[in-house]
Amino acid sequence: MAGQRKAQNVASDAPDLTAPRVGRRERNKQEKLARIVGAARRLFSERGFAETTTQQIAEAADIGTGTLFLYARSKEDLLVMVFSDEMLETARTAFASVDDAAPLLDQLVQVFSSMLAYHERDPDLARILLKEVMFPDGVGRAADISELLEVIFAGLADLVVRARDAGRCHQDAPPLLVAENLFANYYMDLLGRLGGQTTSAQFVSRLRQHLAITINVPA
Amino acid sequence: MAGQRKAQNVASDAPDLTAPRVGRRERNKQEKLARIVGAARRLFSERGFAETTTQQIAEAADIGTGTLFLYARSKEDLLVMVFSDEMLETARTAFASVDDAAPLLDQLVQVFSSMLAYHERDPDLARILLKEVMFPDGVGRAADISELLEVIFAGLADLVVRARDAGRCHQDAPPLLVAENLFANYYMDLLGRLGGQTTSAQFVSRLRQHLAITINVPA
DNA sequence: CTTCATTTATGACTATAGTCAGTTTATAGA
DNA sequence: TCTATAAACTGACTATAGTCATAAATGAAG
Repeated sequence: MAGQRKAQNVASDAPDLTAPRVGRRERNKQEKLARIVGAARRLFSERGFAETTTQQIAEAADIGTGTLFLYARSKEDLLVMVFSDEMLETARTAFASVDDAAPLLDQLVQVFSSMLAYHERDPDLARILLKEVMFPDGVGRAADISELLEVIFAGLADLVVRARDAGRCHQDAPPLLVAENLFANYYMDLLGRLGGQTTSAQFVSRLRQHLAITINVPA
Repeated sequence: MAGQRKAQNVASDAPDLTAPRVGRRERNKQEKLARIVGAARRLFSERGFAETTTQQIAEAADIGTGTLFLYARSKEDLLVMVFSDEMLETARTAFASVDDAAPLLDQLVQVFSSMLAYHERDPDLARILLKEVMFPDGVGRAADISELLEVIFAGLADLVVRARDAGRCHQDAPPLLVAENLFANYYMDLLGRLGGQTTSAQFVSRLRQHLAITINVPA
């Protein structure tokens, strides 16, 4: 009967800083998810969305083809999973770096231009992303997306309120509705830009005019 | 000089009412196209877009599966081919039946409500249609779509100009830019409605408020 | 350590959009 | 009419997203 069981000390498992609650199972899942997202990001960026197959992603992530769909409902889901964090961060940064003293119209153009800059790094991918953001098929994606939209709407509404408080804005409609109106215009102008119908300069020019109409100031 | 060239008379082939220029080939093509569009309309309406296969459409139109793609680049193209005429007609009718004496805001809400009514007959189909209208993949679809958008923009701009001339509008920005702004708001509100995030009444209420901001009047 | 239930992984498989090499059909010219 | 050329048609085929029955891994309880 093997006498020495010292190595099996029961008490030694408690004080784990990094993952006190999670077992191997959870750790494996997280790691696999990370590998999947990493592989998808790399392949989508390198080859494009249509040119990347789910098989390739699965292989790059070193998992079976069926496993991929335990982590993402669809190929499009994967795209949103990969880039929604970046978009959210881009939006937050854009709002954080606004010049407080500038006219509202300039602030808005600045914010939206920052967002455009992000999308222009890969217009094709951005187009598909925009499509998925506004046309979420499953309910699962709604979470990521609504967080993004809420951040944008809240940021815009905040800019409007602050401009109004400082007497720099004469648009007295409810701020959230104004924010939605502004975003609708940004979205359409962005679509025109990513569709290749306008240049970057034309985008800014048109956007500025559209936003000016909404906040009721001269362009 | 007018000798008898009777039999070989050049003019004798001209008076064909239905198809003076077209041979059997062209007629066959037109007929086939009509069968395809008819079959697609029926199947898409009856079973939905995703539930209809291109094979079923080909079979219903009594053509080979490959032939279908000589007439439409893709399944999505087919959807646009089927419904773009109806959408155009809906838009034209909506503008034609506007009450000339009503306030601009009411006119706009009336026009957009008519368009919503069309889409509400089949929200699922409408969603996919909207997606294809704003995200045309091939260049071929651009023709149908840009005609639709031009009609809408022109109609909106016209309403704005007439209201302005009658002293009923104090939005003095370029009419086309105002039209684009108005449409952007309609589009986003429509998306919310078709996505099931608002009721029909909420759609109208929100739309009215968004449009009011753009044309700078009280809601 | 040994069940045993539950969660997770897998790849062969299915369904279907879209392609293409080969065939048929229409038209123009002799 | 017959023939040659071009246009249109076809369905077997390919590529790939997503499913599902089966298998492996995990952890809890004895």
